[in-house]
Amino acid sequence: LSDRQIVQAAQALILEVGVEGLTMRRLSAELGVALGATYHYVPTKRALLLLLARELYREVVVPDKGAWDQRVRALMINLAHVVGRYPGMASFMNANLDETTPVELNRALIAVLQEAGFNRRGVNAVLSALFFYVAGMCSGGLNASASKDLVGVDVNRLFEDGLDILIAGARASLEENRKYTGRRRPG
Amino acid sequence: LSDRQIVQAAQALILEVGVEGLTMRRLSAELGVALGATYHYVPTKRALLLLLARELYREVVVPDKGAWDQRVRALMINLAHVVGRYPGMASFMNANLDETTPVELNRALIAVLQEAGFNRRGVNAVLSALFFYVAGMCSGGLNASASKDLVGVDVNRLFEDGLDILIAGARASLEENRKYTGRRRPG
DNA sequence: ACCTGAACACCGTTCAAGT
DNA sequence: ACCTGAACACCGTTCAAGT
Repeated sequence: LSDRQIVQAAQALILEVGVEGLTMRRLSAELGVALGATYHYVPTKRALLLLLARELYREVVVPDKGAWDQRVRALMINLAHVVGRYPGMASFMNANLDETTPVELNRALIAVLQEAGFNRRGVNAVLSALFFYVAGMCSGGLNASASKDLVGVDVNRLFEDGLDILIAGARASLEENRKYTGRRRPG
Repeated sequence: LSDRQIVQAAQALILEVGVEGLTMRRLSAELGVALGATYHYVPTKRALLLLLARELYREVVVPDKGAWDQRVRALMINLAHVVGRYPGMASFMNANLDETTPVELNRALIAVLQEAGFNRRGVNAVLSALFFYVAGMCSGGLNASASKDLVGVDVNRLFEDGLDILIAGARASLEENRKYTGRRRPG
């Protein structure tokens, strides 16, 4: 029994029954081991989920070519697909943002946005808008059968449309809004 | 013992200990009643939370004056404040979007966006972007002590900045993106 | 060190029994 | 009809006891 086995079994279990259905007992059963054994490797269920989250983020591809908006777009779509595969994971990550922030992805995006011309305030605003949008979409939207007002809508297209609007906003702010670019003037 | 009493007690409890800490037993204790009595009025904990969510949405003020972007902005900020008061509520609503969609607010926003010139695809895109952004922000961001990269940031300003960028994107799409406005051309 | 399995303190939900 | 409280089937977590 090893850390890697536990992570793998937990991932398989989440794919089957979601984070909601993942249970320390079920996980132990899946591993063919007593409950206490699992706790010998993982201090807590929460810690296990945090570990899985970090593992997931490492799967996300960070593009290094193309214009800043295309890079941002590609990264967020990839992120959504990676996280969206595991039902309930986005909800968990969203509710535990403090310990779940993808430091590496963040750094990469910050660099791209700074290079594009955003100041610190702009970077923070665009970043939070992007992450919260993707998090929200993954938690509730991408797997939902779609609400009544959205019947017959392709959820994937909807996701990309929203993302495009968000990025268009970033582009527009870069051109016309001093608050988010260059230096702020006093007063 | 009445429905209203239960809703009120549940709200008070959530303000104190969050949705996570809201328990059918604690709720019954707060009401000074046995566990079974609560279940006589509320079929399930989930149903109770759905009821609370609908109750919350009724508090949101729908502005009826001003430009479309200002109206959208005001409504979403108001929504965030109403929902953000109750810790864990946004997470629940986000994870249960199907039964939790604020039909009235949706209708109001759809009308505003249509009047502004968006077609159905555009309305859906803007709407989902707005709701998911606000949901994400309420679930994870507004109450969080802020992540490492965002230290010293005013969360309220961050929220409004992101919202402004999103709305700027909607404005830009309205002017320059055929996909979201007017009629689509074939091919 | 690694593993077992009983035990503890909780849950949500149900239900016979009382008034 | 309204309410009680025990009971059921689960949780996460702990821990003495075994090897």
